[in-house]
Amino acid sequence: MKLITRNTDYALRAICYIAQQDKVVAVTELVKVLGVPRPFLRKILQRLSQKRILESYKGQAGGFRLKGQPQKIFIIEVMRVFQGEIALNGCFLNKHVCPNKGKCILRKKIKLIEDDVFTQLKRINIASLI
Amino acid sequence: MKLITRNTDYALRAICYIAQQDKVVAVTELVKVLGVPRPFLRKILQRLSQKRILESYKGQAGGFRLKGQPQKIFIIEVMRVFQGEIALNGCFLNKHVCPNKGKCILRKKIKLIEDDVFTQLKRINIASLI
DNA sequence: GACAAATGATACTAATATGGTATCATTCAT
DNA sequence: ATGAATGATACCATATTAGTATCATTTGTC
Repeated sequence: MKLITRNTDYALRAICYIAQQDKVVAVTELVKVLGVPRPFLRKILQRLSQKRILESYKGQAGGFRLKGQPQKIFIIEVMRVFQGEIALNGCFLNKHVCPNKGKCILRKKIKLIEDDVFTQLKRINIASLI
Repeated sequence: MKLITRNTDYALRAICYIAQQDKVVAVTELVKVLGVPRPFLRKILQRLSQKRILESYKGQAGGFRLKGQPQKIFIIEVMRVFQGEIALNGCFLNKHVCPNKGKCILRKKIKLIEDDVFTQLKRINIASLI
């Protein structure tokens, strides 16, 4: 059980690095710094620019730059890009009627934990990681 | 991202049901009640008895019974049986030196969240689910 | 304008974890 | 003895994640 996948992890590292540079950063540079496989990193960066977290510049001297301020980018946004809606919950017994109350109580308790996790994740922005 | 997998979920349901019965419960009965595929449930129950959460009785009129008291079985134990050590954390950049402090701060923050989740999970026992 | 260096788009493959099945051996109440 | 139960174990299926490959498009530089 991972809270953060590799995708997200790499994305966060890249964003942190880019945030610290005051220029457009090319993949080549990021690959050197992060040691992440180039094609994989490219894919990740592309998605980040599709999702408006990064800005991309094509052509020679192109690359990526942060779109907003580091204070305004929260890691939960990045997690959502690569991991979809974050849900620790989810009932497995869809087809059947719940056989005992145990499960529902369980769901309720898990939900409380989930809410806590959310609250904390929502507080962490890129600026706080640098 | 699931906090609880299907395995664990089924296991918890089964344990809750068994806890409420004052007898040895056979798989056949559990299958009827829970609607979980029989061979899969069997495997789950076997592991639970290997891990001393359930007691098993072979032969005719055999089945499973709770080994301890419902108050003393915590869901985190069951999670560990099927999901291994629970860790939301884990650095992905093992081979390389951490390129920036961002990642380490991230790990630290995730660790805090993880600790919270643990604390809450450790409080939930089977008795509280029934 | 040609060219090289960059990203965009997209399809494919590999690895891993989870979910689930199948089968035969062993035990034990009747 | 027999049949109904679990024990052990090997296998298969599916989904998710991780990663690769390839070609198209843009753009700065000569």
